[in-house]
Amino acid sequence: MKLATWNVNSLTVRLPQVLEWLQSQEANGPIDVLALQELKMSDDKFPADAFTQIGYHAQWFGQKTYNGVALISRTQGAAVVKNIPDFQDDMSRVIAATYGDVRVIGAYFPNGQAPDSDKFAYKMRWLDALREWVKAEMTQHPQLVLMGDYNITFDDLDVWDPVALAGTIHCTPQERAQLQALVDLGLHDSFRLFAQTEKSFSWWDYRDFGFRRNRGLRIDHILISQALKEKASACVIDKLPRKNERPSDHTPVVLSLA
DNA sequence: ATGCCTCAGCTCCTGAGA
Repeated sequence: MKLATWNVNSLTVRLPQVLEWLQSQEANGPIDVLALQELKMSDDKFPADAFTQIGYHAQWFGQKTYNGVALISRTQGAAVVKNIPDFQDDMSRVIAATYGDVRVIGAYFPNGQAPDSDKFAYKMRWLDALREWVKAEMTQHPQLVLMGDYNITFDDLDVWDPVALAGTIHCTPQERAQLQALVDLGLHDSFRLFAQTEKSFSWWDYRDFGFRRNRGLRIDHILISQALKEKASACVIDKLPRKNERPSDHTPVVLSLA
């Protein structure tokens, strides 16, 4: 089984790249579930037929202009949940579904903008609510994956210039404590279960040749429960889509399970 | 230096992203 996450920064612009990428993966084991973030489209604009035509099902939770998430899958998902239950939110950030006996949560975590902003306070509240919900989900689903654009780096290994970016958004102690609190529920950062090259990132700024200079951050993560950790065989960042014409600023992360 | 890209939208500028 293969799981992947990709913040596409507008599915309208990136749809051809997503379809091409999914088809390019077929040869070495197809992606079973792909979580997408930042669709930036309303539900009625979602291109469900395009995914059907390449053999995929989809569940989506869109929003005009901002946010929007989807799960693209080879089998139909069950028990679909949109956003965090009991957390009032006017932004479409979370979609969950069950495939076989694996619970998959795809999420677009708030950016937070700056540590002293209202958006940062919202990010903290949202993370509190997410953690409580995921904790409850884990009691129901031993095999659980929480993947998406976390907008948080684990540590300095995930930052191209940890000195210059110390304490800035995605790198604050408060955000990292929230990420650790998710880990403390019994989740594992699947990427670090395996040997990785130094300066592995999942996002690069469009500006100033960020990708060419490898000035990036690792902020897209696939966290897995203990039961799935025992099945994990590889986790890689696929940098190829970042080299496309009109790329997303994020690139896919892929987890392989036995 | 608050911009260097990119995207969406009450679109020829602005807000947001990270």
